[in-house]
Amino acid sequence: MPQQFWKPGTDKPRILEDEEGGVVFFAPSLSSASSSSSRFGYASIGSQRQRLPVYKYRTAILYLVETHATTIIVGETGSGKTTQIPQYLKEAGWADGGRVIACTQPRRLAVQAATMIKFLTDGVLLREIMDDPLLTKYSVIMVDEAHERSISTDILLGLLKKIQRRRPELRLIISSATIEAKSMSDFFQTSKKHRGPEDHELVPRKVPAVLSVEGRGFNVQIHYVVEPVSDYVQATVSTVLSIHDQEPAGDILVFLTGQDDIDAAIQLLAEEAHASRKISSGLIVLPLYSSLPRAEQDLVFSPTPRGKRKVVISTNIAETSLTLEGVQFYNPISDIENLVVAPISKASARQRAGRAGRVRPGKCYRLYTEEYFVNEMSSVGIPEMQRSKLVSCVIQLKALGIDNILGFDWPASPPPEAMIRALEVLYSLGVLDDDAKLTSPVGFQAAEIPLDPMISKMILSSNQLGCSEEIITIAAILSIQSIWVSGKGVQKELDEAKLRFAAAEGDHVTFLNVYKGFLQSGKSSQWCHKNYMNYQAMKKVIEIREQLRRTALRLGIVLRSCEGDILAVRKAVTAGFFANASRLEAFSHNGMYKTVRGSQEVYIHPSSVLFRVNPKWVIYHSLVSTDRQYMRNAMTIDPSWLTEAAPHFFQNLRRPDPIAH
DNA sequence: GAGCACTGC
Repeated sequence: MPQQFWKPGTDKPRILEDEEGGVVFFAPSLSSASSSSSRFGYASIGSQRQRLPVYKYRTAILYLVETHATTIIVGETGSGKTTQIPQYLKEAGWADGGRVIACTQPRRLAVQAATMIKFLTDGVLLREIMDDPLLTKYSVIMVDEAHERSISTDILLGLLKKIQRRRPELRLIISSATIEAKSMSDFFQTSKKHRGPEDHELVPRKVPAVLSVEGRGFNVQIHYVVEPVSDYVQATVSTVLSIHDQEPAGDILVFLTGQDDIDAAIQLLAEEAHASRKISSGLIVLPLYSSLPRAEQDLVFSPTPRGKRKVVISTNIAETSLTLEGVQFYNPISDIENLVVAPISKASARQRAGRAGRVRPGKCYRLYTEEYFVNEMSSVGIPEMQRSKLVSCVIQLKALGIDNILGFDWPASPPPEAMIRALEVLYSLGVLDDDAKLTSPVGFQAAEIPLDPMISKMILSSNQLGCSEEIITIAAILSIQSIWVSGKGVQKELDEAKLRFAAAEGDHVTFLNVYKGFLQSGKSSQWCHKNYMNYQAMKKVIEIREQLRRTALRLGIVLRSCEGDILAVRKAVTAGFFANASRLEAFSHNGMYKTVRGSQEVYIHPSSVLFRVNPKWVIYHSLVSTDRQYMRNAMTIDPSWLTEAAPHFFQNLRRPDPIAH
């Protein structure tokens, strides 16, 4: 048994047992916090740590972790739980004897490592399960931000529940927002079989404990509009101006759907502020979205000069990915799903409101009615598992030896159709065999590559075709958002820059030209600037490429350049993406294509070098749905390559007839 | 003539 923090005979923290399902709540009291610090000799630890809200729950957390297999910590961000709880566990002995405490996050984080405490992403821990199925080196695993419900988090939760049955000494801490706590608790509570001896004093209780930890957040006053607004960009601008006119100092954070709305709002704000001279000065308006160049993004972090008010108009990037300390007012609208504007969830609205109360009390202006919030908005967002492609998820579970994927104990079951679709894709790629088992070697190799299986297949095929260096470059570029700077204002220049690199074969080959140019420039940021390329993105490409190179070497792929034999490159791309083929409709005047697989109406995306070129046959990397279905990143092919790459796949389709044109 | 955000040995 691990060395224990709480011992019988010492004071128990004040715990209130809940009658329903044994969920435990803790009533915080300052006296218990101060006594615990002196009792265990941590009084000398910097008072900064003690000032964090989570500090007064230290004893309770350690007690619950010791006595429960799973502890669910409920609390909004800002409590200090991410950095502090692993420290408390370490101090209490959970990292003794060579054991390690893990803390996972859905995204990469700033805090990277501490002795015997490992901060990592959910995805990386999943990969570790492949080598060490029971995660034996860990004594405690804390899954942070579990309420975000990314696919990786959900798989991880399902697997951890399984691992726990085999390792009763393993402790889990699930950190979640209030709204998800009940479902997390239910998930870990139901154990279909293997009910251990509950009463044995050395065995932790199976029923999860739920501990509510207050954040450092200040009160945020919520305002709703009385009547629904018809033009939310206009309403946004009016609200910002009236806040500026009537409220005391404090910055404003506005959430809008995307770059278009943000640019429109900024322009309108400038016009209206100018028109009313009284308030034309004093506003610093800044956009914020991911494709914005880094230097411009960083502007939002610069301190607001005295007498000024900063207005940050953002996408949902400001909801989870970064924190703006000075924000006091905020204004939420809508989120995007499948790039269609849709209402956000209540949970998301709360998260956004919380952004206004980080350093002092704030106000939140919701540009929808309270009635709409209460009755129309769903309480939580749909977990990614239930709305996304599952190919990567399926291949990972297969690699972990979990064959009955539909029967897996998920926190949220994925839709069976999506699962079946994923199985079909993997089968057609030759990653799964007739029995839905990973094939050897392709399936096992593809599972080792941390990318979409179609990309993995492309990389594996490049080995035989002798163009692995080129394909790895393409894979790296396809896995980032965009290598170009974001348009608007420089559209013409951007288009011209693209033409300098454009290849008749399409975007994939264009990427190779760009990468070559970047290398020849000595990876110069000035060169990027001159060519309307995003330097940060190119640096990221180099990084990912290096990682893929190492993976490829480990898989025994010979790194070789095809020295300009573009045919080999195109065939390798086809080997991975044959299922994404489409054909230009005969006599189409508007560039309409039909997909080979589903006869779906699609168009080449305007960002593609093949836009308006409209070659007869293309394969695309992905489809994006806005007003039309657009093919992003398209490449010309010879249709005979399709049947060559995947004869069985095209045999079963109704008259794909690729040869006939 | 389009453009929400993440991640992955």
